[in-house]
Amino acid sequence: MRFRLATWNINSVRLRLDLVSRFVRAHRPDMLCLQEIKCIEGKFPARELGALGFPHIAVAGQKGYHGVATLSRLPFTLMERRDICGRGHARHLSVVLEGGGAKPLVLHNVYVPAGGDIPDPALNEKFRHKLEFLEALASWFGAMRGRTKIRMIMAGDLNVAPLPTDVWSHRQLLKVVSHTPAEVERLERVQASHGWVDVMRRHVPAEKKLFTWWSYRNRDWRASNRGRRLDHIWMTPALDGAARAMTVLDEARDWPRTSDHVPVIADFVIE
DNA sequence: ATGGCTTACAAAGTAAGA
Repeated sequence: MRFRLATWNINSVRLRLDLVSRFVRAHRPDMLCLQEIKCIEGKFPARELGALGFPHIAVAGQKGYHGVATLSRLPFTLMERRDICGRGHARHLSVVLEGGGAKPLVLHNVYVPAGGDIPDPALNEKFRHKLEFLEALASWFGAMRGRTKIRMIMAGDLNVAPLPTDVWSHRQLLKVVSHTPAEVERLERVQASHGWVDVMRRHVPAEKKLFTWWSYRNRDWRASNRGRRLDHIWMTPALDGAARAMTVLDEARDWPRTSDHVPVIADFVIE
């Protein structure tokens, strides 16, 4: 089985239907994970997105905020919409692909809470939620750890830039939510909980800067390049070696009225 | 220097993103 997977925090799917269309026509992903769709399921533009070549669509929506959707050319069955941390947010959705005799493949689409401004769980409930969310992910995947043959991919906006080269200035961002030691440590625990492999860093060495998000407030995002790598694609060890290529589509940051995140694309060949 | 921007919404100013 070979397929192209993409993940994109779209920051309102209804406002950017034309950009999703542009992306899909140019890059032809077989599966597309969207985050921050910012609408309830009933307002999700399933007909328009289906017409782009995605007969299989799963949506976990919420009014005004958050929300994730997985679109696919390949058939899948919805596995779970998990309310991680029990706050009623739409931040996770998983599907199972049963492609052509191959062993099942689980695809998780995740949107980790941003965490607010103040990086102190005692003063900031949103930061507390973010840390709890990451801890809950680690416990959940840790509980599946014995199932070493399970084939899973996780894609989404994890809202943490773990490596020093995942931010424009490691020193200046140590106290900025997304790159604080508390978050990085929690994210590392999620990764270790199931031996998750960082697909993007399999293709770009850790010494090299790699970003997927640039603030709307930078007048010239490319010139200042104050980016962060907040979006990720991970795979379980059973899939290591299956990701043959990876692209961060930074040119999408220049598209008209685009998201502040850009798509991340990975090509898989699974025996 | 985090905020100069951008989004949704019981539509003018809030809350949220990160």
